[in-house]
Amino acid sequence: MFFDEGQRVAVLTAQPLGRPLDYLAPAGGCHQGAYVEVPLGPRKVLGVVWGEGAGDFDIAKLRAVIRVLDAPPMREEMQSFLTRAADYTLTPMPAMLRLATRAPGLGLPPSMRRIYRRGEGLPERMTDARRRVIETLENYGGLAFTLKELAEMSGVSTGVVKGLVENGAVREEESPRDLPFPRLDADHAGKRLAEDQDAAAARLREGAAARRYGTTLLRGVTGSGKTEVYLEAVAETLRQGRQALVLLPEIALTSEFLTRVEARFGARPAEWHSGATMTERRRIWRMVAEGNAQFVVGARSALFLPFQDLGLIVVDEEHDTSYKQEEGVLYNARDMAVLRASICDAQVVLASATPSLESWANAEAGKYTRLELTSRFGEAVMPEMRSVDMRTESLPSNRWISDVLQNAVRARVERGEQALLFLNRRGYAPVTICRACGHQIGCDHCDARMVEHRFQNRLVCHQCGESKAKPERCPSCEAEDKLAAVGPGVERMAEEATALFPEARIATLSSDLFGSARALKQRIEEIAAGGADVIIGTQIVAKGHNFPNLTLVGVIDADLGLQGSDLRAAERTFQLMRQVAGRAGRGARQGTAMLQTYQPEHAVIRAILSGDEEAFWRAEAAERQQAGMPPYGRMAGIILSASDVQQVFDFGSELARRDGPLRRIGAQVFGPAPAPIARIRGRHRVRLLVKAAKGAPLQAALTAWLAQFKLPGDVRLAVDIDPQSFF
DNA sequence: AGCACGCCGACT
DNA sequence: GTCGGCGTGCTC
Repeated sequence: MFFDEGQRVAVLTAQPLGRPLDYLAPAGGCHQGAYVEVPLGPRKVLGVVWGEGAGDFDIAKLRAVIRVLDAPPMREEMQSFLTRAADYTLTPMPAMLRLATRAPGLGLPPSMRRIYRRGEGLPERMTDARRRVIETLENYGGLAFTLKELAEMSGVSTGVVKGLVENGAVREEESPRDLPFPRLDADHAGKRLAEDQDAAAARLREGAAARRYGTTLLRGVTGSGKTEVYLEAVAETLRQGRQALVLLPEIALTSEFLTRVEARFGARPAEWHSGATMTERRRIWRMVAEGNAQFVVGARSALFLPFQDLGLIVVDEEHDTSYKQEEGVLYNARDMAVLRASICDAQVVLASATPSLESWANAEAGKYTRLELTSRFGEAVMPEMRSVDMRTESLPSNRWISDVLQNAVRARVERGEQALLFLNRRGYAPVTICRACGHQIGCDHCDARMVEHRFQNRLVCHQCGESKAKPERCPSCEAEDKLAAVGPGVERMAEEATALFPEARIATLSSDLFGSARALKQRIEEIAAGGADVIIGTQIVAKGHNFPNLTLVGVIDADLGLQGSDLRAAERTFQLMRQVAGRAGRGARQGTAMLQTYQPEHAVIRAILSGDEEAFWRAEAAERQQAGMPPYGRMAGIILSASDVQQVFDFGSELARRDGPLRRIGAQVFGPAPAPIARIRGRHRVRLLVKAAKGAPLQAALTAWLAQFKLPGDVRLAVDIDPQSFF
């Protein structure tokens, strides 16, 4: 739709106003979706022409749009994606718009950068390296690249390119525009796939070629070659001339992935993540909008990039809880991917070795197509799994590695193989307790207990990051030398392992022991190359790394996460352990997984040991269905926070009391109760839970319910649709 | 979100 | 009298 100068237009800004405001179209008019600058009070702000003006504001008071920005306009499809995502998550539109414009310095004139293209003639002195540079440029006929890109693509140092500039064979130019990404070649190096991989790839290719919406749950155990299979769907999408997006849960892990993409397509995709610089983001944003980035790999926020013709979204490790944003706009990237794809006729591939119960149920219900990769890649076989009954192991109270596990580790070390000890607890000890009075040292700002980190010689709060020195005397009873470390953390495991296996090289992998993702990645590569005999790690080791020489995995405390009231804990434990266990024997040798547990008869432990995932899911699904819990019922969390405890609880009680609109749809309110994290940075948090039947109009009822209230004092309210935990 | 307005207490 | 605390309300 086009608006002539002086017509009323509605402009949505990122200011928290709740709805678009009317303006007059500027000289020269503007299109719907145009990015514009508008006056708002004394300020100038960025906005998007959302449509026709509402017409309910005195025309004499209307102000005009200042200017239309030199940026590709927002597509109607993005408008409806943002609107529908806002409706689903009950997020105000301005906050949604912020997600879609979180990049780009749109108002700024395009920045200059130095680019390199083919010049004239050949250098007097020709070398292999120089020839490769010239070949790269000629292969991409006329395209120009940055110094770093050109050097990397040609496999030379940047000096070689500079040398070619001096003798004129390569030309250096200032380019006013952000550069297109190198084209990817769908047929560059099609991999030989195993039979079942090939069949799955063919199904995905069919989907991509159909150019319609569809979701496929691609299930494959670790090492089954899921990535290779869905990259074939990417290839077909590129052949169709459409764009592809792969979402990954943890950006630290993309480097290995990028190498694989490059091997398959001959060039790297665009990388979108929180660590990217403003310039990079801006470039990606623009190139995605112009269709000059065919393939984007990124974190969940990449879902809000302005794709021109998005044909495929892959959500890798779809069960990963980090897809659910827990701050700011609360959305689940997996669900939003499905929504976005359904709007733009794209395919979704949800890939996982251990799908979430939601996705499993959707596949069972026939909403998703299900594809299974059963055989493991190459010669590898599933590990042998066994439990170690800790009730019959008489370990001293400060020791955690059973004799059985010890012997198994020792055997691997002697054979020159690797063993992994898994414990999902960072630090030295999770609790510091006074043996005189029983006082546990807590954080001053949160309600969490402080965790001892002996490595840094400090107590650290894992909630807010606050740290302090370990006190000499108990802060409660003043007793000296009575503070004791209770329970195991990875640092303590490392201490025990060093004592038990003095001859072994021990490596500890925990996210807080590394300053950067790069340092962590480098260490992981060293270890994979044989740089350690015993690896001790938290869940960062469970995220898709490949240690070819690893033949034993020991789960120190398989019960962690089984107990507690969170229904999803069982699901998470199952996924986590299966994934860790899947690590063993990824090379040709058969591996062993040992689970230390105090409840070997627990259904989850038995399911893991038997490897019968279907049985686990069916049992879990039946239980949830019985209780009307997700995915067989709907839930929403209401998080209230304020600096005053009494005020936040009082307001929570008032919400619970006046629940008419909820009762009308048969929904129930629970709470208020202290939120899972009851205090963050001095603010007290309280949570209510709303539970409704699957088909109930939950969002509409919540809106009507909350509209009755005005927030008192500094109370803030956030709605969390489909919360991760619901107790 | 900003930013003005305005209504109260405390000071030169 | 005048300065400045931050509660309330508006921005097309």
